[in-house]
Amino acid sequence: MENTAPLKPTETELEILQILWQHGPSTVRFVNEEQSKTKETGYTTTLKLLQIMHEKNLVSRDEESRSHVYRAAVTEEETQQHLLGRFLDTAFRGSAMKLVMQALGNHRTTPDELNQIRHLLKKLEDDSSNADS
Amino acid sequence: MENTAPLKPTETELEILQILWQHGPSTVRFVNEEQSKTKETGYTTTLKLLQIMHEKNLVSRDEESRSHVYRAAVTEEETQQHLLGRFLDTAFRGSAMKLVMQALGNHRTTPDELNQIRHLLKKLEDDSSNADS
DNA sequence: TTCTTTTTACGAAAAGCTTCGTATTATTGA
DNA sequence: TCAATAATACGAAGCTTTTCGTAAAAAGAA
Repeated sequence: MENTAPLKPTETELEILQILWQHGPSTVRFVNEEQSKTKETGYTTTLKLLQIMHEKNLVSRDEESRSHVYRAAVTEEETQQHLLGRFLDTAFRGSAMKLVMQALGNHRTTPDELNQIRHLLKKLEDDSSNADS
Repeated sequence: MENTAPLKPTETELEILQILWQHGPSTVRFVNEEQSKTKETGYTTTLKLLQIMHEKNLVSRDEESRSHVYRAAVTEEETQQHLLGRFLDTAFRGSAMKLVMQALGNHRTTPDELNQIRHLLKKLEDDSSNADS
């Protein structure tokens, strides 16, 4: 076996994963068009990236039809979780608190979202009160 | 003028900034020793990095004494804020909510910290109720 | 079939980041 | 003064990531 994905996508790889997560399995053509919406990108550039990501097991592909169809091989959540961990360490020296405070303080959050967070807080509190059960 | 810092430190530059933020103005020697605690690093490697960072205006330096003393030219908060913004976009497609939820959900947070966040939430709520004043 | 278009494969250039070797300059102390 | 030590400056090698050119294969249209 040499199967497990590295789960440490580069910036550009992440952009592509976002497209796949958002739109589901896609052809190179489609991914390239999406990419080009934000930044002029050559077709073979996108192709190459997807091929590399395939080698790394970040995506899988269906070669049935002529135009291969690529799909994310890692989930958005697990990737975010992993990136978040790294980011927390490098940028916030591990303090989830500081990160949360800054994120809440400096980015528009709707009242509804604040409520969701409030619920989560309550849940966390409940969990911790009957900790080692 | 061509003065303003780029504020987009690389991974290694960020490590060095962390050391400067944590310990204040430091010599190359000191920074190198700190760095070496986590990862064997050549002296000239650290030196070169600091010189590059100086050119980029990420750090300033005092050349009075023989051993130059470097100090961070950007604050920890503004840098974190900037990095957070980027990270939010690339990893969480802009949803501060999702990021906060994941950060709270997956990293041990003490009851006291939860309280602090609760206070912040209350403050945010108050602010939004008398919005455009 | 034959020409055109679309796609994949692949190698290598381009760009950015990190590391290191070497030269030079300054400092110290015997 | 002179050797040994410690610092800076600088270029370039080594890596990783990204971009692109070109060739070959496949599909479709005339």
